[in-house]
Amino acid sequence: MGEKEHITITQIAKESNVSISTVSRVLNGNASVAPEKKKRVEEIIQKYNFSPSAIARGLISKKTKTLGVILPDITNPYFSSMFLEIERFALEAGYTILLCNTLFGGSSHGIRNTKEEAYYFQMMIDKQVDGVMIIGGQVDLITVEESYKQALKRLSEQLPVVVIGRKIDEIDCIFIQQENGLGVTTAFNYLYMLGHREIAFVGGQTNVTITEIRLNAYKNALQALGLEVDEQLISLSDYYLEDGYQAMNNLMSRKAKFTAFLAINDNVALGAQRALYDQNLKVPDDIAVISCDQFLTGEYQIPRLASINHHPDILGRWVINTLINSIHGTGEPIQFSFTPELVIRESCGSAINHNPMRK
Amino acid sequence: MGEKEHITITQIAKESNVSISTVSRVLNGNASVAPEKKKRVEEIIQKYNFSPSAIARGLISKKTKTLGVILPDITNPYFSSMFLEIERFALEAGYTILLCNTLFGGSSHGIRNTKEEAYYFQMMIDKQVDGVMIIGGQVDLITVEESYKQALKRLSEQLPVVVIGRKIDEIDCIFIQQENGLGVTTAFNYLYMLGHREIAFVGGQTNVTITEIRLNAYKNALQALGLEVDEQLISLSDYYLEDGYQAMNNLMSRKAKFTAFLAINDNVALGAQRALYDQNLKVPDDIAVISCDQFLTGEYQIPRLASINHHPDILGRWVINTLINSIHGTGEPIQFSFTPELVIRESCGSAINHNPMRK
DNA sequence: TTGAAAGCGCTACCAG
DNA sequence: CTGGTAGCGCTTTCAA
Repeated sequence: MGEKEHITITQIAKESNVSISTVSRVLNGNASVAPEKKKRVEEIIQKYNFSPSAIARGLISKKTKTLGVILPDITNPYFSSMFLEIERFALEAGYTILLCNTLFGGSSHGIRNTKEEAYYFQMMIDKQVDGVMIIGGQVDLITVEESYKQALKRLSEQLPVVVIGRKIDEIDCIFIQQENGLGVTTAFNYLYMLGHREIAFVGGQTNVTITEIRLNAYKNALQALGLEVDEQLISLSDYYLEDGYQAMNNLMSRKAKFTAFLAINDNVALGAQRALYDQNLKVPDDIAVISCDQFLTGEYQIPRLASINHHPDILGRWVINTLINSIHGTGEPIQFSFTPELVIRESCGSAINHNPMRK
Repeated sequence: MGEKEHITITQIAKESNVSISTVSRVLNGNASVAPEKKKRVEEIIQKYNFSPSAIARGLISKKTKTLGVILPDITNPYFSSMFLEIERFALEAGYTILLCNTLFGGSSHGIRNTKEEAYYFQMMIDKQVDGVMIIGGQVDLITVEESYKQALKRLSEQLPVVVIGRKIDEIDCIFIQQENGLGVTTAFNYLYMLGHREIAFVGGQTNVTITEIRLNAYKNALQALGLEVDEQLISLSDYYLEDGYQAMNNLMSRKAKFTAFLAINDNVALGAQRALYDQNLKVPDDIAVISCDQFLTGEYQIPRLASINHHPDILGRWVINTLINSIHGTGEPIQFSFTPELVIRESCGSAINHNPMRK
């Protein structure tokens, strides 16, 4: 299996009767080389299908043309669609991506992270990537461990780092905050406009920035409309299907009264809807739902799932561009801001007439 | 951003008052070093948080402790769950993963591959990964372009390569065939047992191995039961949600008669179901469905989606283990075989009584 | 047990 | 325009 010896520049030089330097020149095409020599060398290169070792180059240039992405779980559609964009743009700029799943907080697979995130940080340093993108994980917690901060600090002292997550002071990374609660506000108001007054909030882990931001937006929206915050209508859990299922069951077991709910994301919405259905409650006729974070399948669910599109693909593009700019030392990081888009679909029902029992 | 100079072994040596060699020895812990020297060096290493350059090491050892994964599209749950397992096991064995999405055949995002797969192969060679896993892509086509074969051949001459896909002769990779049609046969027979006689087949691209294998299994199952193959009941397309939607619409527009269908995977099942629903046909009461390739959400769909679990995670584990063994020259590749598991859920309905109109 | 030195494959600088 | 040479950070002989 592949034990053929690796061709090197030296052998190309020998066979072409030129010096190593000359081969290097035609390889890089920056300095001028006599046409016929150039041609000869190129032929030999062709013949052996030679391609210079990125390792050796990296040793000199200190550039590996490789970027690291560290995220919790690529099976999560939010991350995978972001990743896809990241990789596309990286490729365009000539970079390859080293991907690490930390499985941080990964309740979905029953498997847990065996390594600290710091382990992955070190890995990136060792492999000498040109920059790192950190997408969620512990950085998204409200309270971050000191050891994590230290590790992140160390990483950012060695390499350009872009983080999607909460800003941590005194660490020299570029932080991109992906969420401002605006989407939730919009969704809430839409449900309100349809006539809903008892609106629950379902899913999301406590102590996670994104949960807290969305939850706050929900509470603020209530208060802005002069409604009370009813803790009975809030059922947190986590971000996956089973979490939505469970959270909704909890909500129901409290005998809480509600005619609609916001779900932290599509997974949770789906799971929660399933729990409702198992109790013979139908969406949207009995209960309406809008998901706060759209995945890819909403358009084809039954009922079609209303949601907020946070454009993870655009965010991905933003992240990779920011990182590459930062590597090239081009320009200042610009604050990312975009408008989450409310996508109205069947699951939020229409006003009143769907369900005459609603007041 | 991160412009701190990189500590090298030389500086550690200097500051510890020992030679580079000695530092190298304590780093690798293989040769013996005087205890007090060792301690001193270790302290300095600690102090600077020094970690040796994987690049420089790679240049000598010819090992990068990095593996490549080339797959079409990580947003596809089948690939992402496989990838997750691959990465977990790679990590355990000390490897990092370079991930490339070729977007081969990627109808889902409206974006197409801008690079040939051969481009990614070359990338892997340049980056000197220790081995490559190729998961689907052009290798899954019935007819593979000559240029692709050449590229794959070249790759496999340089590195250990494990391919999940159809065996191509005279190429020195390890090929793992993931599909034998057994799952489809089982699913078909189950539908038959429930009383269905007009069973359609929906989704999957023609010219793709997996489609053909499943389609053949379907046809064989029909014939084994003495039923005719009715081409009107076969509606191929692709593997995504919109493809299922479209394929089902095509099927219906033909006025084809059927009481159940097999979908090439969960995406297609979902899309097709949505198309049925849009015509006021309900699953499973009007039409039953089993998906031939389970994703992660089936348990929470409405109705819960019956499917065949092909255990992509186990396959992933298999692939990575095979590759690592091959790198270490340990043992022969073993033929992978496992039993796809029929997961019976609501969408296939129960026998007869659900729908009395069925004969 | 230790240090000096060669060299991995390549780039970059220098002199010619 | 070209070849020789130093050296990137590390491992690995080889002597001492």
